Amino acid sequence: MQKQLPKLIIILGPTASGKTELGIRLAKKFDGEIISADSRTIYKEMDIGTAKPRPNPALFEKELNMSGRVQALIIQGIPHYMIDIVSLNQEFTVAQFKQRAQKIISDIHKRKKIPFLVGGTMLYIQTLVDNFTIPRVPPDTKLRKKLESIITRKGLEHVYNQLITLDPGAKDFVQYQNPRRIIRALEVCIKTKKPFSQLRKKGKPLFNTLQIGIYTDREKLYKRINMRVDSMVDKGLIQEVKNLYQKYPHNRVLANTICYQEFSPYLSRGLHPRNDKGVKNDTSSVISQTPSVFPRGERDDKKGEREGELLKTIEEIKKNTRHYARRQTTWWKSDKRIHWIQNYTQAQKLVSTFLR
RNA sequence: GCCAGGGUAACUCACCGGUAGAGUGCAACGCUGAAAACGUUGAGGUAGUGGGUUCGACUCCCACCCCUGGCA
Repeated sequence: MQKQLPKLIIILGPTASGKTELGIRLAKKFDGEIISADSRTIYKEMDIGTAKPRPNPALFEKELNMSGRVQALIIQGIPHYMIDIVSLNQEFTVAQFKQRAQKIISDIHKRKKIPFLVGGTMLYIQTLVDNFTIPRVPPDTKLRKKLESIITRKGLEHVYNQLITLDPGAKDFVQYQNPRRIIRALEVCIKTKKPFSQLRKKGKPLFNTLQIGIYTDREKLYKRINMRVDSMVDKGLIQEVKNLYQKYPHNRVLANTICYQEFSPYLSRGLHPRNDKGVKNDTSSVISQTPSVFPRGERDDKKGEREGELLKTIEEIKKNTRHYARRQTTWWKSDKRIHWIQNYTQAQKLVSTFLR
């Protein structure tokens, strides 16, 4: 009975593989609208470093409101959802993503358009494809901190054993060395008084999905990644990063996002030339006093030194992006449902047969 | 040419008379309210070359080759 389910087309692929472009092209061709599945372009403030698609002001594109509630960006004439929806100081989770995306998709269906889910955040995509029934336990910061402190006092093993006592089934998917997974699993067990392993289920499929993966060989992809990072710097990445550290000191998302996290030591070192050990925690307050990335009037040797630092930081970004791309590939490798394509024509054929 | 230091895994280096380690890199893998997050695993070296001492040398000695710095 799969055929009676509403259709959802998914465009996925490693970072810098050309998802955005392909998505827009297909959406134009098939009268579609785009839902972004990207855990970082969700945030309003991060633009350059996330390679976020932007409306073109020259074309007078702008935001529009759908049914008074759901917001979309119009980019090249195509509505894009789930971009710029929260601010860096707000919390956002997979569960929220799933809920909102489902609503948007059904709204698109109502208007007889084709929804295209485009993105690279593996969990966000899979949660919709496999209809994960995520246990209804929102993150409890207090509890998490408490568990963290128990870990530092009594060791990981202690907490892990506690989890296995409450939920022996957790052994199958929680590694004993992984504090974050242990904490989450315990959180669910404690709050629901049920084993996490039994709540963590897949529901019946919500959609009839076509998953299209963009295949790029590793070497080419790495080249593209390197080039894209360089072009981000040209577009003003450093200024963007600096502004954000100023506005949101000690922000968790910034500290965990490629292109932003790597600058922390670089920026703090800038103000304390005598202190080689960039103190990560002090970055924010320090940066607020930094007039610019390359203050004028610095002696040439010092300036050269800082340029060296910058180059190192950029290399670090490229490296982390490559690793990320690799993890993405690993995640999707075993999923036989994904159709891997190498060009637009192949994708277009897949879509038209699917929609027939 | 002379003096000094050095040549060990792809890179940076550690060890040192009993046939080699680390970090980084590279590769593989896991994941259900932080996921660009958070974790796990693996493959790589006939120790510059040749000789000597020794039961035994990457480790000590000699020669040669190469690199770095200083002096000419």
